[in-house]
Amino acid sequence: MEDAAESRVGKVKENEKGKGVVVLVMETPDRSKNNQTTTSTNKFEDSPVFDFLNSLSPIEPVKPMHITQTINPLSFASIPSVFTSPHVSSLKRSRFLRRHQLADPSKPEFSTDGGKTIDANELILDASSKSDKSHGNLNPEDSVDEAVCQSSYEYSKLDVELSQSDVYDSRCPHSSLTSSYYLSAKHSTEYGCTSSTFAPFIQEASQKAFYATEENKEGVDQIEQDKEATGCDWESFISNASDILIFESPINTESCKKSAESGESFYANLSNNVQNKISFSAAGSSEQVGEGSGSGIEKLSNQLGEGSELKEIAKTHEIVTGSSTSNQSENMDKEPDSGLHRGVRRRCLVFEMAGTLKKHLDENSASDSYLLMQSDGNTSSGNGQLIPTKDRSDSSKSVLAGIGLHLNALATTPKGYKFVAKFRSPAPQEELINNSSAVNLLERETSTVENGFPPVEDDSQASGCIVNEEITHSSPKKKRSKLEPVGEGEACKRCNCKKSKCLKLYCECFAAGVYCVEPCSCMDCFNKPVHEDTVLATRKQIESRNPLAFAPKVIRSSDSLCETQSDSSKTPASARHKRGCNCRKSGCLKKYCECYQGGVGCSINCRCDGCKNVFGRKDGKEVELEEDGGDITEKSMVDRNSKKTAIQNNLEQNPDSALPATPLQCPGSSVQHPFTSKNKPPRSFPSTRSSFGKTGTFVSQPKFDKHFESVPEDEMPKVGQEGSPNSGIKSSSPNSKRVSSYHSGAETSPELRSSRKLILQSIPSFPSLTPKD
DNA sequence: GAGTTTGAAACT
DNA sequence: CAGTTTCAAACTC
Repeated sequence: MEDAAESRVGKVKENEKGKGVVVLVMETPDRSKNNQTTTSTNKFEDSPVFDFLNSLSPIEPVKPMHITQTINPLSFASIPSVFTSPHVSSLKRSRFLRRHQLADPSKPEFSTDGGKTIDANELILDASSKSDKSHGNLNPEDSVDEAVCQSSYEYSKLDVELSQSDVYDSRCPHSSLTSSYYLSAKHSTEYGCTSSTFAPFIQEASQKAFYATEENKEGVDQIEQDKEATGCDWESFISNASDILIFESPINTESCKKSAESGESFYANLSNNVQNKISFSAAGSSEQVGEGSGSGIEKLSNQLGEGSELKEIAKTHEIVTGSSTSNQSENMDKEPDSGLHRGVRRRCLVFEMAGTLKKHLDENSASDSYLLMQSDGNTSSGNGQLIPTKDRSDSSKSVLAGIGLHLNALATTPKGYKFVAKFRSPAPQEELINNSSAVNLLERETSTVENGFPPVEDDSQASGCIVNEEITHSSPKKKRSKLEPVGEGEACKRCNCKKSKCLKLYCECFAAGVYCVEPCSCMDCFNKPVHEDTVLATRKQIESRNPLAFAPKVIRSSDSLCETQSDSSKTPASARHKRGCNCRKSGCLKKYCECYQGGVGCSINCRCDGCKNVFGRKDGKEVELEEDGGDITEKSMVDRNSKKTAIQNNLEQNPDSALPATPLQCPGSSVQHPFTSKNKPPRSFPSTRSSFGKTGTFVSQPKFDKHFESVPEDEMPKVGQEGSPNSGIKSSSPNSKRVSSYHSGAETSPELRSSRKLILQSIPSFPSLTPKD
């Protein structure tokens, strides 16, 4: 361990300039808060490097501004921003997944991976905030070429391995996160792994760190404890990971390492900044690093040949910084490799692209989007997912569609992620992809809100849609996934619209922020990429009427956050339908009832008659359904019983749907309900597994199912919770409809307060978090 | 698969 | 804001 640490330091020194970045990441400023970082950092502190860093830039607390900018609601036309948070969570997970994406050169910067995406956002922020301090921090000089090459090469492999990362999870849940964090910061650089590769880890790590700091004040301590408890040493884990990377990377030269470091550090910084989790503080320094890295990256990219992901990164960076170069985009086009990765990314890319492009690069975006599309290649066309990507030309336009998806995705991702860990063997990538896509989307969303595609309710949706295709490629599962209906939906809800042209909320696809795809049986459908403009315009229109129109219908309150971990015991009961239902005949016991469908209890917002919602009656008692837990009021008890019954019924009807297993639990995630967003249990699930969905495009569902089945409540990602956009919603909703009032008022408070926080929290759900036992 | 029921969305 | 209409999903047969 120590040796490794030293070596790290040594490297850092070597890289002093750009490398500093890495250090920064690790070091995060706020020691008081982040014990973790602090502890880990201590080693470094003594090192000259540390001093160097300090000298570089004044360490200032990172301002929320960054985040704000990125996610800033203001930027978003409507509430969506609020919702983004949940996505974020998804992002975390996605990061792991991202690796694949990274691999794809085709993807344009952001689109590529969640990690990158995030990075891009961050970059943007940084760029804006910083003046230009050190472009040259990174030393492009260092055999960038090699680094680049490696990076590209590695990525492909990394993807695979990363997918395997599940292993980590299995080993030590918490530790994995932390470990990843460290890796990203420290090891990654040393090993010379590409920044992109680590980015995901870094992000997650940062997230974890965040959690640790925020929730677990004892961050580091916990980690160590975890280590002990699980017997897993995160450091070792890291080292292992690094090893893997090393293996993978055929070319490990120091030079490469250096270059890689710069890149990595860059990403790391970004991720950190974005999330804020790590209170970096030294915004300036980090920024500098970022810039430096970016510049370095660009150079590298130039040097590099085609297919290097670095290029992509560089692009993103440029875009952010505004130094964009058309050339890069061109290069991107050339990039041939990693067909697989591309496939995976596709959708995500599109979304991301759209988002990022819109905001940051119009120019580049065109090219980028183009690339993305290509990457998707075949699939893209069919899938259609979400976002209308316009093409290159209008990347900006295309944009956002994805947002809705993102949101949805977020919710799902976590689950998916987990699932992967458990099941991973077969098609880890797929899941990863899903997650990543979701994450990316989220990230993008925050930034892109404009698009208008608001977050989707279902987690499933987003993730599902996006992912599917890829999945299919990768493994049999994929196939299944495709076949399967998508379960969730996000991907495709398989609407049957006949008169609405799929441009109204009646259309589930449209409502979910996704494009209609093959599986859909709609007529005269305008909800397709081809009609992107129309779709976006319509969305705006609808949003103007009701900003929350595309927001998740089910909101989770802060409580739900259970997540954080350990407390699985608490169950979130707080999830509620944002507007409440108006059921009169169904007794809120059928899917006609949105509350029921969402797996949440009715609330005061509901105007239902004869409410018998098993998840909680509007009358009262909130019933915290939580099965787990705890306190159950009389009512709740009653509900429970009824609930069980209901669940059973559902099962009968929809055997496939796992709902029953965890109906309440996390109905939440923002969205997730037992039934999956739409779950259409009957529809999707059943078919999902066995046969397949028409389109085959979406995969996500299956995963979910599994997730539900396999994952215990505790484990369930709480992501959804964070989703609770409600809070935001409430305030925002101009219509003043009942919308989220309910929740927001009562439960939300904490979450709402800081979107950031929410996001972070949500993210965590990683498998790792849950101790394996 | 067709028809009915239901409640959200949209409209007035 | 309330009432009505439209719409498509959910459900039933």
